Amino acid sequence: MQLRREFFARSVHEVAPELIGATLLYDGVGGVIVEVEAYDQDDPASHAFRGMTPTTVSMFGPAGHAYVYRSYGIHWCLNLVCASEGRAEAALVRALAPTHGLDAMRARRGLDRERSLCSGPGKLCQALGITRTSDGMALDRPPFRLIARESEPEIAIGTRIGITRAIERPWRYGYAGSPFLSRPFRSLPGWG
DNA sequence: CAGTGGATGCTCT
DNA sequence: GAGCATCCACTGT
Repeated sequence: MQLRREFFARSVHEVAPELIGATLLYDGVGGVIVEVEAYDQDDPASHAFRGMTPTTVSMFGPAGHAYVYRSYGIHWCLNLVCASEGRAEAALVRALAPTHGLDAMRARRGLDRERSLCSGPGKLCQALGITRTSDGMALDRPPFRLIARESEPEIAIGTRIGITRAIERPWRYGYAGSPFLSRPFRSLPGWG
């Protein structure tokens, strides 16, 4: 079942945990989403916090599209834009369990262990071939494909990684027990 | 394993 | 000029 635009036209705080277990493909390459983080407009850690700039336009909508940004001058990171136009909310995809196109991923990443192919936001964009040209693309049309999960996994919750502001907000969601996370969640699901 | 530092490009002050 | 929603290689236990 394809995830349609309506799925994303809600609060990122509802959408983000529901993305865990969905399958993300780009040109047929990808896997199961096992880790995401939520960012909203009133969030000092969000790119949208200071208002729209030329590089953050796609984060301001419409929902159901990609927001891709360059990180630390080197990496690309993929967000799935949520909420409705005018509001800027997005889920950062931080890790996948690789299922489709393993050879293509290994070729792009170099000879890498399966566990390391997509275990980080920069890694998965490299593995899937996502760059600035993917920014603003609709998520329900090629080359993107998003398939809804068929059952609800156990969700781990924790604090977000790599930020310096609003570090206490528990807006990181993971597939509990997955070996493909960018970093483990702390002990029991519920806090991190 | 844990901790550190460099690469690198763009935005904002 | 500072600061990043990162990753990797390298060090030291």
